[in-house]
Amino acid sequence: MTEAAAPRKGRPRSADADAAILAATREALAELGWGGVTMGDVAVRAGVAKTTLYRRWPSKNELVVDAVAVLFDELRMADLGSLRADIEAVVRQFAGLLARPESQAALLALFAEASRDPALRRRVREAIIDPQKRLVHQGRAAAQARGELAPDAGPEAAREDVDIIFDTIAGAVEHRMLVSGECASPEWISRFTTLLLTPLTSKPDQNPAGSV
Amino acid sequence: MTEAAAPRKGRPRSADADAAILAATREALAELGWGGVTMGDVAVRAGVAKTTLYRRWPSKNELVVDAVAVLFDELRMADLGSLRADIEAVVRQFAGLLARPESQAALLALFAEASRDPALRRRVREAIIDPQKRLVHQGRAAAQARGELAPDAGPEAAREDVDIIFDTIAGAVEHRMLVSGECASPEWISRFTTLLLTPLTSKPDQNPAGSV
DNA sequence: CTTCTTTCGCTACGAGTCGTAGCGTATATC
DNA sequence: GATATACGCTACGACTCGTAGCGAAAGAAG
Repeated sequence: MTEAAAPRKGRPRSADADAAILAATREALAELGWGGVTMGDVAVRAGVAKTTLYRRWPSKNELVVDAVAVLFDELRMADLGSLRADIEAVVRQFAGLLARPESQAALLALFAEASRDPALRRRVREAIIDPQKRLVHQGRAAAQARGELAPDAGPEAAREDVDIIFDTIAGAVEHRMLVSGECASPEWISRFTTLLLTPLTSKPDQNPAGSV
Repeated sequence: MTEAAAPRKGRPRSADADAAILAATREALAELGWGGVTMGDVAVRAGVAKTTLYRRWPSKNELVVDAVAVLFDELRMADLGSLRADIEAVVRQFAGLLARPESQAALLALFAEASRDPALRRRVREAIIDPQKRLVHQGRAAAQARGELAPDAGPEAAREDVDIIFDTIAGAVEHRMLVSGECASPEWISRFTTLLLTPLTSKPDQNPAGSV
């Protein structure tokens, strides 16, 4: 991510080693979980020396963040022409990501560590949370442009809406797949989208927001 | 939980030690997080020998499950007379639970470990997930009795509804507080409840459920 | 091609933790 | 009192983390 690679003087670091280490980390993560991953094991899997790992990442935490963050780069926001289709697409992509075994143990363990380590938390925020929120923002902007949203949404309300939607979508999918331990079937995605969708497009019976 | 304490022959185990160990575990969890908790440290905090811990719990995982599961016993489902009030109460209770520092690191770490260890997963399910789902079921039954739900909900749809609602409520609150790292303010709870509520009480514009 | 700089693999190390074993002592029931 | 179990204490082997030092390899600069 920080690619300001100023080509220095001596022998450059092997890009192959970087890729091998990250792949080995994900592989070990899928097999053993966060607590089971050891730097020595990752080094053996990647075919490099353990010292090579510590030359690039200061600690196991940082290594795993990088190894996991790559997975989120696949997620895209496509304008499919309707809010419902867009939301279902996002949910489906996210569910597909979480269905991969290397994500299962990695994500929760990463969040768990981040809940304690402020530096790690900031890295997770920058590498994962913020990009995801930008995706939701894109989708919301597209829906707004199509006139599918209530027109009274100011720029401030938009930010809060995105936060709520993001937490709800991500949280529900994560909870179903990682905590309840059940898959997100197409029917579940459809039902969940229906649950989400209506209050965005129609006026709820009572709206007491603002009573803080 | 398994209180079938058949009074055996020799010296009985100290109930005080049990309580002290569990309390010390939660305390250490709040300060150090899952990865920072060590059995030796817990033993010192509780004022017992490390061997005493291993006489009761086979491993750190099991100990932490028991220490954390107690927190969920506080959650109650009160019939407040309206679906909206009931949901807000549940969300508020859950948010209050997750706001406590000993829950923050514990829950995600526990789920993370459970995502890999089947036995631990079963324990989490029995001690935490299932009781929570029963709470949601109670709330749904109360709302149904008050005629606040669409009457076409059969017993099978009810189960799936409860699953979706549970995953959505728990997931959204967890994600906001533990991943996004922001508090669940009263206004956020109100907005989130509004988001949840409408599709439960009114018919969505399109309902393509069943197209599996 | 030569020199220089950096990386690489290897081995070894101190510190810390896990979970277990053995012992003498304390505290209950029979 | 006899017996059986829990308890505190110490020590232990195995494992992991993260670091240090070494010679060798691989590019970059001249």
